[in-house]
Amino acid sequence: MLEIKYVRQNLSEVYNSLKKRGDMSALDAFQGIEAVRREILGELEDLRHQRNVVSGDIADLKRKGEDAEGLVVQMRDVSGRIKVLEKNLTEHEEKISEILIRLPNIPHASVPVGKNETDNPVVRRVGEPTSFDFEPKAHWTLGEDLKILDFERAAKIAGARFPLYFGAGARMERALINFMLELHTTEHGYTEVLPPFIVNRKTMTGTGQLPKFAEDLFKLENWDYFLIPTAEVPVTNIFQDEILDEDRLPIYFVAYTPCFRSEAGSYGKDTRGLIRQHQFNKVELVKFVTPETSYDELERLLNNAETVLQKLGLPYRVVSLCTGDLGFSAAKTYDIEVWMPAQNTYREISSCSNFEGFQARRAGIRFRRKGKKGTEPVHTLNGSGLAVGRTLAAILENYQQADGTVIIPEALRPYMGGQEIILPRP
RNA sequence: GGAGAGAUGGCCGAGUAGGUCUAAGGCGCUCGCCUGCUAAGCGAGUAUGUGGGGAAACUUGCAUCCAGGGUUCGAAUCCCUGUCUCUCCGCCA
Repeated sequence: MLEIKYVRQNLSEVYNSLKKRGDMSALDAFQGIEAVRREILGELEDLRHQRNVVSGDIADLKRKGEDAEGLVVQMRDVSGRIKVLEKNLTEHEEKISEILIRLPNIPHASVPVGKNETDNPVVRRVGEPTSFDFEPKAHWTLGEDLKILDFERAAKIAGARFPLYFGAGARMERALINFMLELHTTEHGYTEVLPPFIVNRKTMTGTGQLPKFAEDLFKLENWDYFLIPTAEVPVTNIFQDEILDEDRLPIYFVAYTPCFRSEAGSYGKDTRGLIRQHQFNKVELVKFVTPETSYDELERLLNNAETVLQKLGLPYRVVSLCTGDLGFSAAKTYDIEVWMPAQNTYREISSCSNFEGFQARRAGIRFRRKGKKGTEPVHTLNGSGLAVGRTLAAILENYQQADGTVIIPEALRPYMGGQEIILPRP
Protein backbone atom coordinates (compact mmCIF):
# COMPACT_ATOMS: atom_id res chain seq x y z
CA MET A 1 0.00 0.00 0.00
CA LEU A 2 1.18 3.46 -0.82
CA GLU A 3 0.98 6.17 1.80
CA ILE A 4 -2.22 8.19 1.46
CA LYS A 5 -0.39 11.45 2.05
CA TYR A 6 2.11 10.57 -0.65
CA VAL A 7 -0.59 9.73 -3.17
CA ARG A 8 -2.47 12.93 -2.35
CA GLN A 9 0.57 15.14 -2.77
CA ASN A 10 2.15 13.36 -5.74
CA LEU A 11 -0.89 12.27 -7.68
CA SER A 12 0.52 12.83 -11.16
CA GLU A 13 3.79 11.05 -10.37
CA VAL A 14 1.93 8.11 -8.91
CA TYR A 15 -0.28 8.07 -11.95
CA ASN A 16 2.66 8.09 -14.32
CA SER A 17 4.70 5.43 -12.60
CA LEU A 18 1.75 3.09 -12.24
CA LYS A 19 0.28 3.68 -15.67
CA LYS A 20 2.33 0.86 -17.16
CA ARG A 21 1.05 -1.50 -14.56
CA GLY A 22 -2.62 -1.58 -15.43
CA ASP A 23 -6.01 -0.09 -14.80
CA MET A 24 -5.81 3.39 -13.39
CA SER A 25 -9.52 4.27 -13.30
CA ALA A 26 -9.58 3.84 -9.52
CA LEU A 27 -6.91 6.47 -9.16
CA ASP A 28 -9.00 8.91 -11.17
CA ALA A 29 -11.67 8.80 -8.47
CA PHE A 30 -9.16 9.24 -5.67
CA GLN A 31 -8.73 12.97 -5.77
CA GLY A 32 -12.43 13.86 -5.50
CA ILE A 33 -13.21 11.36 -2.76
CA GLU A 34 -10.15 12.36 -0.76
CA ALA A 35 -11.08 16.05 -0.92
CA VAL A 36 -14.58 15.33 0.39
CA ARG A 37 -13.18 13.05 3.07
CA ARG A 38 -10.94 15.78 4.38
CA GLU A 39 -13.79 18.29 4.35
CA ILE A 40 -16.02 15.98 6.37
CA LEU A 41 -13.19 15.25 8.77
CA GLY A 42 -12.65 18.96 9.39
CA GLU A 43 -16.26 19.64 10.32
CA LEU A 44 -16.47 16.47 12.35
CA GLU A 45 -13.42 17.30 14.43
CA ASP A 46 -14.76 20.78 15.17
CA LEU A 47 -18.06 19.34 16.37
CA ARG A 48 -16.35 16.69 18.46
CA HIS A 49 -14.23 19.37 20.05
CA GLN A 50 -17.37 21.34 20.89
CA ARG A 51 -19.00 18.27 22.35
CA ASN A 52 -15.98 17.49 24.49
CA VAL A 53 -15.88 21.02 25.90
CA VAL A 54 -19.61 21.34 26.56
CA SER A 55 -19.84 17.87 28.10
CA GLY A 56 -17.24 19.05 30.57
CA ASP A 57 -19.33 22.13 31.28
CA ILE A 58 -22.39 19.98 31.86
CA ALA A 59 -20.45 17.86 34.30
CA ASP A 60 -19.37 20.99 36.18
CA LEU A 61 -22.90 22.38 36.35
CA LYS A 62 -24.32 19.10 37.60
CA ARG A 63 -21.64 18.83 40.22
CA LYS A 64 -22.63 22.24 41.52
CA GLY A 65 -26.26 21.15 41.44
CA GLU A 66 -27.18 23.64 38.74
CA ASP A 67 -29.47 23.14 35.78
CA ALA A 68 -27.82 21.95 32.56
CA GLU A 69 -30.90 21.07 30.55
CA GLY A 70 -30.30 23.82 27.97
CA LEU A 71 -26.82 22.56 27.12
CA VAL A 72 -27.97 18.97 27.07
CA VAL A 73 -30.66 19.77 24.52
CA GLN A 74 -28.16 21.74 22.47
CA MET A 75 -25.69 18.87 22.50
CA ARG A 76 -28.36 16.45 21.46
CA ASP A 77 -28.40 18.16 18.07
CA VAL A 78 -24.62 18.31 17.87
CA SER A 79 -24.38 14.60 18.63
CA GLY A 80 -26.93 13.84 15.96
CA ARG A 81 -24.91 15.74 13.42
CA ILE A 82 -21.72 14.00 14.56
CA LYS A 83 -23.35 10.63 14.00
CA VAL A 84 -24.34 11.56 10.46
CA LEU A 85 -20.88 12.86 9.65
CA GLU A 86 -19.21 9.81 11.14
CA LYS A 87 -21.21 7.50 8.92
CA ASN A 88 -20.40 9.68 5.95
CA LEU A 89 -16.73 9.74 6.83
CA THR A 90 -16.58 5.96 7.19
CA GLU A 91 -18.04 5.56 3.72
CA HIS A 92 -15.43 7.83 2.21
CA GLU A 93 -12.61 6.18 4.14
CA GLU A 94 -13.70 2.79 2.89
CA LYS A 95 -13.70 4.02 -0.69
CA ILE A 96 -10.24 5.50 -0.26
CA SER A 97 -8.73 2.40 1.29
CA GLU A 98 -10.43 0.29 -1.36
CA ILE A 99 -8.50 2.31 -3.93
CA LEU A 100 -5.20 2.36 -2.05
CA ILE A 101 -5.23 -1.34 -1.19
CA ARG A 102 -5.55 -2.25 -4.88
CA LEU A 103 -2.82 0.12 -6.09
CA PRO A 104 0.43 -1.67 -6.96
CA ASN A 105 3.83 -0.57 -5.71
CA ILE A 106 5.87 2.04 -7.55
CA PRO A 107 8.88 0.55 -9.36
CA HIS A 108 12.32 1.62 -8.13
CA ALA A 109 14.26 3.98 -10.41
CA SER A 110 16.72 1.19 -11.28
CA VAL A 111 13.99 -1.07 -12.66
CA PRO A 112 14.26 -1.40 -16.45
CA VAL A 113 11.29 -0.15 -18.43
CA GLY A 114 9.57 -2.81 -20.51
CA LYS A 115 6.28 -4.37 -21.47
CA ASN A 116 6.64 -8.03 -20.52
CA GLU A 117 9.07 -10.80 -19.64
CA THR A 118 10.79 -10.59 -23.03
CA ASP A 119 12.08 -7.17 -21.97
CA ASN A 120 13.78 -8.43 -18.81
CA PRO A 121 17.52 -7.81 -19.18
CA VAL A 122 19.93 -10.58 -18.20
CA VAL A 123 22.11 -9.37 -15.33
CA ARG A 124 24.57 -12.27 -15.42
CA ARG A 125 25.02 -15.87 -16.44
CA VAL A 126 26.80 -18.34 -14.19
CA GLY A 127 27.95 -21.69 -15.52
CA GLU A 128 27.59 -23.00 -19.04
CA PRO A 129 24.43 -24.81 -20.17
CA THR A 130 25.11 -28.47 -19.55
CA SER A 131 26.18 -30.34 -22.68
CA PHE A 132 25.40 -33.99 -23.38
CA ASP A 133 26.63 -36.47 -25.94
CA PHE A 134 23.15 -37.97 -25.98
CA GLU A 135 19.63 -36.58 -26.12
CA PRO A 136 18.82 -35.40 -22.58
CA LYS A 137 15.48 -36.54 -21.20
CA ALA A 138 12.89 -34.41 -19.45
CA HIS A 139 12.88 -34.74 -15.68
CA TRP A 140 9.40 -36.27 -15.66
CA THR A 141 10.59 -39.04 -17.98
CA LEU A 142 13.68 -39.62 -15.86
CA GLY A 143 11.65 -39.52 -12.68
CA GLU A 144 9.04 -41.96 -13.94
CA ASP A 145 11.65 -44.33 -15.39
CA LEU A 146 13.58 -44.32 -12.13
CA LYS A 147 10.24 -44.80 -10.33
CA ILE A 148 10.91 -41.85 -8.03
CA LEU A 149 8.13 -39.65 -9.46
CA ASP A 150 4.60 -40.82 -10.16
CA PHE A 151 2.27 -38.20 -11.59
CA GLU A 152 -0.36 -40.69 -12.65
CA ARG A 153 -0.96 -41.97 -9.15
CA ALA A 154 -0.74 -38.42 -7.77
CA ALA A 155 -3.60 -37.51 -10.08
CA LYS A 156 -5.59 -40.44 -8.74
CA ILE A 157 -5.03 -39.34 -5.14
CA ALA A 158 -5.55 -35.61 -5.63
CA GLY A 159 -5.66 -34.49 -9.25
CA ALA A 160 -3.51 -32.89 -11.89
CA ARG A 161 -0.55 -30.77 -10.74
CA PHE A 162 0.20 -32.72 -7.57
CA PRO A 163 3.49 -34.44 -6.85
CA LEU A 164 4.13 -37.92 -5.59
CA TYR A 165 7.72 -38.88 -4.77
CA PHE A 166 9.13 -42.27 -3.92
CA GLY A 167 12.44 -43.55 -2.63
CA ALA A 168 15.46 -41.50 -3.65
CA GLY A 169 13.12 -38.82 -5.07
CA ALA A 170 11.41 -38.27 -1.74
CA ARG A 171 14.76 -38.48 -0.03
CA MET A 172 16.33 -35.92 -2.34
CA GLU A 173 13.44 -33.50 -1.86
CA ARG A 174 13.94 -33.79 1.90
CA ALA A 175 17.72 -33.52 1.50
CA LEU A 176 17.37 -30.34 -0.55
CA ILE A 177 15.20 -28.75 2.11
CA ASN A 178 17.74 -29.59 4.79
CA PHE A 179 20.68 -28.55 2.65
CA MET A 180 19.15 -25.15 1.94
CA LEU A 181 18.09 -24.53 5.54
CA GLU A 182 21.54 -25.48 6.81
CA LEU A 183 23.28 -23.26 4.29
CA HIS A 184 21.21 -20.18 5.03
CA THR A 185 21.23 -20.59 8.79
CA THR A 186 24.89 -21.46 9.28
CA GLU A 187 26.58 -19.50 6.48
CA HIS A 188 24.22 -16.62 5.68
CA GLY A 189 22.97 -15.66 9.14
CA TYR A 190 19.27 -16.42 8.79
CA THR A 191 17.13 -17.63 11.67
CA GLU A 192 15.02 -20.67 10.89
CA VAL A 193 11.24 -20.27 11.22
CA LEU A 194 8.51 -22.87 10.90
CA PRO A 195 5.26 -20.92 10.45
CA PRO A 196 1.58 -21.84 10.01
CA PHE A 197 0.70 -23.08 6.53
CA ILE A 198 -2.80 -21.65 6.80
CA VAL A 199 -3.38 -17.95 7.43
CA ASN A 200 -6.23 -15.52 7.87
CA ARG A 201 -7.49 -12.77 5.58
CA LYS A 202 -5.63 -9.95 7.32
CA THR A 203 -2.31 -11.73 6.87
CA MET A 204 -3.01 -12.40 3.18
CA THR A 205 -3.83 -8.71 2.77
CA GLY A 206 -0.70 -7.62 4.58
CA THR A 207 1.66 -9.05 1.99
CA GLY A 208 -0.55 -8.09 -0.96
CA GLN A 209 -2.12 -11.40 -2.09
CA LEU A 210 -5.53 -10.04 -1.14
CA PRO A 211 -7.80 -8.45 -2.13
CA LYS A 212 -6.74 -8.52 -5.78
CA PHE A 213 -5.47 -12.06 -6.26
CA ALA A 214 -7.99 -14.20 -4.42
CA GLU A 215 -8.42 -16.47 -7.45
CA ASP A 216 -4.77 -17.60 -7.13
CA LEU A 217 -5.36 -18.93 -3.62
CA PHE A 218 -6.89 -22.03 -2.08
CA LYS A 219 -9.47 -21.03 0.50
CA LEU A 220 -10.83 -23.30 3.20
CA GLU A 221 -14.54 -23.89 2.94
CA ASN A 222 -16.56 -22.36 5.79
CA TRP A 223 -13.45 -20.72 7.23
CA ASP A 224 -11.92 -17.37 6.47
CA TYR A 225 -8.57 -19.15 6.11
CA PHE A 226 -6.28 -19.63 3.13
CA LEU A 227 -3.50 -22.06 2.28
CA ILE A 228 -0.26 -20.12 1.95
CA PRO A 229 1.05 -19.67 -1.62
CA THR A 230 4.53 -18.95 -0.20
CA ALA A 231 6.23 -18.70 3.20
CA GLU A 232 6.58 -14.98 2.50
CA VAL A 233 3.00 -14.59 3.72
CA PRO A 234 3.21 -15.99 7.25
CA VAL A 235 6.83 -14.98 7.82
CA THR A 236 6.53 -11.35 6.71
CA ASN A 237 3.45 -11.03 8.90
CA ILE A 238 5.30 -12.19 12.01
CA PHE A 239 5.75 -8.55 13.03
CA GLN A 240 2.30 -7.44 11.90
CA ASP A 241 1.23 -4.34 13.88
CA GLU A 242 4.48 -4.17 15.81
CA ILE A 243 6.99 -1.39 16.33
CA LEU A 244 10.56 -2.65 16.30
CA ASP A 245 13.55 -0.93 17.83
CA GLU A 246 16.09 0.14 15.24
CA ASP A 247 18.85 -1.94 16.79
CA ARG A 248 16.82 -5.12 16.23
CA LEU A 249 17.22 -4.61 12.48
CA PRO A 250 18.12 -6.19 10.19
CA ILE A 251 16.19 -9.40 10.86
CA TYR A 252 16.76 -12.40 8.57
CA PHE A 253 14.41 -15.39 8.53
CA VAL A 254 14.53 -18.56 6.50
CA ALA A 255 11.51 -20.85 6.39
CA TYR A 256 10.67 -24.11 4.74
CA THR A 257 7.00 -24.51 3.89
CA PRO A 258 4.86 -26.25 1.35
CA CYS A 259 3.17 -23.76 -0.96
CA PHE A 260 -0.31 -24.02 -2.43
CA ARG A 261 -1.40 -22.24 -5.58
CA SER A 262 -4.54 -22.59 -7.65
CA GLU A 263 -2.64 -21.76 -10.84
CA ALA A 264 -5.85 -20.29 -12.20
CA GLY A 265 -5.34 -19.11 -15.74
CA SER A 266 -2.34 -21.33 -16.43
CA TYR A 267 -4.28 -24.18 -18.02
CA GLY A 268 -2.14 -25.89 -20.60
CA LYS A 269 1.12 -24.39 -19.30
CA ASP A 270 3.76 -26.75 -17.95
CA THR A 271 1.29 -29.56 -17.69
CA ARG A 272 4.02 -32.15 -17.28
CA GLY A 273 6.56 -32.50 -14.53
CA LEU A 274 7.36 -30.63 -11.36
CA ILE A 275 7.50 -27.12 -12.75
CA ARG A 276 3.95 -25.97 -12.06
CA GLN A 277 2.17 -27.71 -9.20
CA HIS A 278 -0.73 -26.91 -6.90
CA GLN A 279 1.50 -28.01 -4.03
CA PHE A 280 5.24 -27.60 -3.90
CA ASN A 281 7.99 -27.15 -1.37
CA LYS A 282 9.99 -23.97 -1.02
CA VAL A 283 12.67 -22.56 1.24
CA GLU A 284 12.08 -18.85 1.55
CA LEU A 285 14.33 -16.02 2.71
CA VAL A 286 12.67 -13.01 4.37
CA LYS A 287 14.32 -9.80 5.56
CA PHE A 288 13.20 -6.84 7.64
CA VAL A 289 15.61 -3.92 7.19
CA THR A 290 15.99 -0.16 7.44
CA PRO A 291 15.07 1.77 4.27
CA GLU A 292 18.58 3.06 3.57
CA THR A 293 19.98 -0.48 3.44
CA SER A 294 17.26 -2.29 1.55
CA TYR A 295 18.83 -2.28 -1.91
CA ASP A 296 22.15 -3.56 -0.61
CA GLU A 297 20.18 -6.18 1.27
CA LEU A 298 18.42 -7.18 -1.93
CA GLU A 299 21.75 -7.83 -3.66
CA ARG A 300 22.91 -9.92 -0.71
CA LEU A 301 19.68 -11.86 -0.60
CA LEU A 302 20.02 -12.57 -4.30
CA ASN A 303 23.59 -13.77 -3.74
CA ASN A 304 22.43 -16.03 -0.90
CA ALA A 305 19.92 -17.67 -3.22
CA GLU A 306 22.51 -17.98 -6.02
CA THR A 307 24.87 -19.75 -3.63
CA VAL A 308 22.48 -22.69 -3.49
CA LEU A 309 22.71 -23.16 -7.25
CA GLN A 310 26.48 -22.69 -7.23
CA LYS A 311 26.94 -25.32 -4.54
CA LEU A 312 24.73 -27.72 -6.47
CA GLY A 313 26.64 -26.98 -9.65
CA LEU A 314 23.58 -25.90 -11.63
CA PRO A 315 23.97 -23.35 -14.47
CA TYR A 316 21.72 -20.32 -14.14
CA ARG A 317 21.22 -16.72 -15.08
CA VAL A 318 19.83 -13.70 -13.24
CA VAL A 319 17.32 -11.38 -14.88
CA SER A 320 15.97 -8.07 -13.64
CA LEU A 321 12.20 -7.86 -14.01
CA CYS A 322 11.11 -4.89 -16.10
CA THR A 323 8.30 -2.53 -15.14
CA GLY A 324 5.75 -4.53 -17.12
CA ASP A 325 6.64 -7.84 -15.48
CA LEU A 326 7.00 -6.67 -11.89
CA GLY A 327 4.70 -8.22 -9.29
CA PHE A 328 2.00 -6.21 -7.55
CA SER A 329 3.82 -5.56 -4.27
CA ALA A 330 7.42 -5.37 -5.45
CA ALA A 331 9.49 -2.25 -6.07
CA LYS A 332 12.25 -4.31 -7.66
CA THR A 333 12.66 -8.00 -8.45
CA TYR A 334 15.43 -10.26 -9.69
CA ASP A 335 14.52 -13.67 -10.99
CA ILE A 336 17.04 -16.49 -10.95
CA GLU A 337 16.51 -18.91 -13.80
CA VAL A 338 18.07 -22.36 -13.81
CA TRP A 339 19.13 -24.18 -16.95
CA MET A 340 16.75 -26.96 -17.96
CA PRO A 341 18.47 -29.09 -20.64
CA ALA A 342 15.44 -31.01 -21.88
CA GLN A 343 13.54 -27.80 -22.51
CA ASN A 344 16.70 -26.12 -23.78
CA THR A 345 15.87 -23.01 -21.77
CA TYR A 346 16.23 -21.22 -18.45
CA ARG A 347 13.32 -21.57 -16.00
CA GLU A 348 12.56 -19.43 -12.97
CA ILE A 349 13.70 -21.07 -9.75
CA SER A 350 13.83 -18.04 -7.45
CA SER A 351 12.33 -14.58 -7.29
CA CYS A 352 14.04 -12.01 -5.04
CA SER A 353 12.21 -8.78 -4.32
CA ASN A 354 12.45 -5.58 -2.39
CA PHE A 355 9.01 -4.39 -1.36
CA GLU A 356 10.30 -1.25 0.33
CA GLY A 357 7.55 -0.03 2.70
CA PHE A 358 4.67 -1.38 0.64
CA GLN A 359 3.99 -4.52 2.66
CA ALA A 360 5.09 -2.89 5.91
CA ARG A 361 2.43 -0.21 5.59
CA ARG A 362 -0.25 -2.78 4.85
CA ALA A 363 0.82 -5.03 7.67
CA GLY A 364 1.69 -2.27 10.16
CA ILE A 365 5.35 -3.22 10.56
CA ARG A 366 7.26 -0.16 11.76
CA PHE A 367 10.47 0.70 13.53
CA ARG A 368 11.67 3.51 15.74
CA ARG A 369 15.02 5.15 15.14
CA LYS A 370 17.27 5.56 18.15
CA GLY A 371 16.81 8.97 19.73
CA LYS A 372 14.13 9.99 17.24
CA LYS A 373 10.44 10.49 17.63
CA GLY A 374 7.86 8.72 15.54
CA THR A 375 7.97 5.56 13.51
CA GLU A 376 8.68 4.53 9.93
CA PRO A 377 7.67 1.49 7.97
CA VAL A 378 10.47 -1.08 7.74
CA HIS A 379 11.49 -2.34 4.33
CA THR A 380 10.65 -5.97 3.67
CA LEU A 381 12.35 -8.29 1.21
CA ASN A 382 12.04 -11.90 0.28
CA GLY A 383 13.31 -14.45 -2.17
CA SER A 384 13.13 -18.15 -2.79
CA GLY A 385 16.17 -19.91 -1.58
CA LEU A 386 15.05 -22.02 -3.59
CA ALA A 387 11.91 -23.59 -5.00
CA VAL A 388 12.63 -27.20 -4.03
CA GLY A 389 10.64 -29.13 -6.62
CA ARG A 390 12.14 -27.12 -9.46
CA THR A 391 15.60 -27.63 -8.00
CA LEU A 392 15.05 -31.37 -7.97
CA ALA A 393 13.84 -31.22 -11.56
CA ALA A 394 16.94 -29.25 -12.54
CA ILE A 395 19.21 -31.78 -10.84
CA LEU A 396 17.55 -34.69 -12.62
CA GLU A 397 17.94 -33.04 -15.99
CA ASN A 398 21.44 -31.60 -15.56
CA TYR A 399 22.94 -34.62 -13.80
CA GLN A 400 21.40 -37.34 -15.95
CA GLN A 401 23.53 -39.93 -17.68
CA ALA A 402 23.07 -41.78 -20.93
CA ASP A 403 21.72 -44.85 -19.13
CA GLY A 404 18.99 -42.83 -17.41
CA THR A 405 20.61 -42.81 -13.97
CA VAL A 406 21.29 -39.56 -12.17
CA ILE A 407 24.42 -38.49 -10.33
CA ILE A 408 23.71 -36.78 -7.00
CA PRO A 409 25.50 -33.43 -6.63
CA GLU A 410 28.32 -33.70 -4.13
CA ALA A 411 26.97 -30.97 -1.87
CA LEU A 412 23.79 -32.97 -1.42
CA ARG A 413 25.35 -36.33 -0.61
CA PRO A 414 25.87 -35.68 3.11
CA TYR A 415 22.14 -35.09 3.36
CA MET A 416 21.41 -38.39 1.58
CA GLY A 417 23.47 -40.71 3.67
CA GLY A 418 26.39 -40.51 1.26
CA GLN A 419 24.38 -41.78 -1.71
CA GLU A 420 26.09 -40.85 -5.00
CA ILE A 421 23.74 -41.99 -7.72
CA ILE A 422 20.08 -42.63 -8.28
CA LEU A 423 19.46 -46.03 -9.85
CA PRO A 424 16.07 -47.25 -11.00
CA ARG A 425 13.89 -48.46 -8.16
CA PRO A 426 12.96 -52.12 -8.61
C1' G B 1 -17.84 -29.80 22.59
C1' G B 2 -19.28 -28.13 28.12
C1' A B 3 -18.31 -24.59 32.40
C1' G B 4 -15.85 -20.33 34.16
C1' A B 5 -12.32 -16.03 34.14
C1' G B 6 -10.05 -12.29 31.49
C1' A B 7 -8.15 -8.51 27.43
C1' U B 8 -5.99 -1.06 29.94
C1' G B 9 0.23 2.68 27.71
C1' G B 10 7.25 -0.86 26.15
C1' C B 11 6.09 -4.22 30.59
C1' C B 12 3.39 -4.92 35.36
C1' G B 13 -0.95 -2.99 37.18
C1' A B 14 -5.16 0.50 39.46
C1' G B 15 -9.60 2.09 37.70
C1' U B 16 -17.26 -0.74 36.97
C1' A B 17 -23.54 3.18 41.54
C1' G B 18 -20.99 6.64 33.51
C1' G B 19 -18.62 13.15 34.07
C1' U B 20 -11.18 17.01 36.31
C1' C B 21 -9.51 9.23 33.13
C1' U B 22 -6.71 15.34 29.74
C1' A B 23 -5.67 6.90 32.53
C1' A B 24 -3.06 6.41 39.27
C1' G B 25 1.15 3.75 40.89
C1' G B 26 5.40 0.71 39.87
C1' C B 27 9.14 -1.22 36.48
C1' G B 28 11.94 -0.32 32.24
C1' C B 29 14.04 3.25 29.01
C1' U B 30 16.12 8.41 27.66
C1' C B 31 18.36 12.97 29.16
C1' G B 32 20.37 15.90 33.10
C1' C B 33 22.37 16.50 38.25
C1' C B 34 25.26 14.28 42.01
C1' U B 35 28.98 10.71 43.74
C1' G B 36 36.70 9.97 41.59
C1' C B 37 34.42 3.88 39.03
C1' U B 38 29.94 0.89 40.11
C1' A B 39 25.51 0.99 42.88
C1' A B 40 22.16 4.14 45.18
C1' G B 41 19.86 9.02 45.11
C1' C B 42 17.55 13.52 42.86
C1' G B 43 15.02 16.08 38.67
C1' A B 44 12.75 15.98 33.89
C1' G B 45 10.93 13.22 29.90
C1' U B 46 8.91 8.71 27.95
C1' A B 47 2.18 5.43 23.32
C1' U B 48 0.17 5.33 18.28
C1' G B 49 -2.41 7.41 14.12
C1' U B 50 -4.01 11.80 11.80
C1' G B 51 -4.79 17.27 10.96
C1' G B 52 -3.32 22.71 12.04
C1' G B 53 0.80 26.29 13.51
C1' G B 54 6.37 26.63 13.61
C1' A B 55 12.91 26.63 10.30
C1' A B 56 13.25 23.69 14.57
C1' A B 57 12.83 22.54 19.77
C1' C B 58 7.88 22.62 20.32
C1' U B 59 2.71 23.59 20.33
C1' U B 60 -2.40 22.53 19.37
C1' G B 61 -7.22 19.78 17.62
C1' C B 62 -9.35 14.84 16.86
C1' A B 63 -9.25 9.56 17.46
C1' U B 64 -7.53 5.15 20.03
C1' C B 65 -8.28 1.47 27.21
C1' C B 66 -9.15 -6.23 22.12
C1' A B 67 -12.68 -5.33 17.56
C1' G B 68 -17.50 -3.82 15.77
C1' G B 69 -22.33 -2.00 16.97
C1' G B 70 -25.80 0.29 20.71
C1' U B 71 -27.60 3.50 25.07
C1' U B 72 -26.26 8.72 26.68
C1' C B 73 -25.30 15.69 26.45
C1' G B 74 -21.03 12.52 27.97
C1' A B 75 -18.52 5.48 27.94
C1' A B 76 -12.14 2.26 29.83
C1' U B 77 -16.70 2.05 32.90
C1' C B 78 -23.56 0.15 30.95
C1' C B 79 -25.90 -3.25 26.82
C1' C B 80 -25.28 -6.55 22.31
C1' U B 81 -22.14 -9.28 18.82
C1' G B 82 -17.42 -11.10 17.54
C1' U B 83 -12.09 -12.28 18.22
C1' C B 84 -8.25 -13.84 21.21
C1' U B 85 -6.05 -15.59 25.94
C1' C B 86 -6.21 -18.43 30.50
C1' U B 87 -8.38 -22.37 33.98
C1' C B 88 -11.26 -26.90 34.63
C1' C B 89 -13.93 -31.06 32.13
C1' G B 90 -14.53 -34.06 27.60
C1' C B 91 -12.24 -35.63 22.98
C1' C B 92 -7.73 -36.06 20.30
C1' A B 93 -1.85 -36.80 17.38
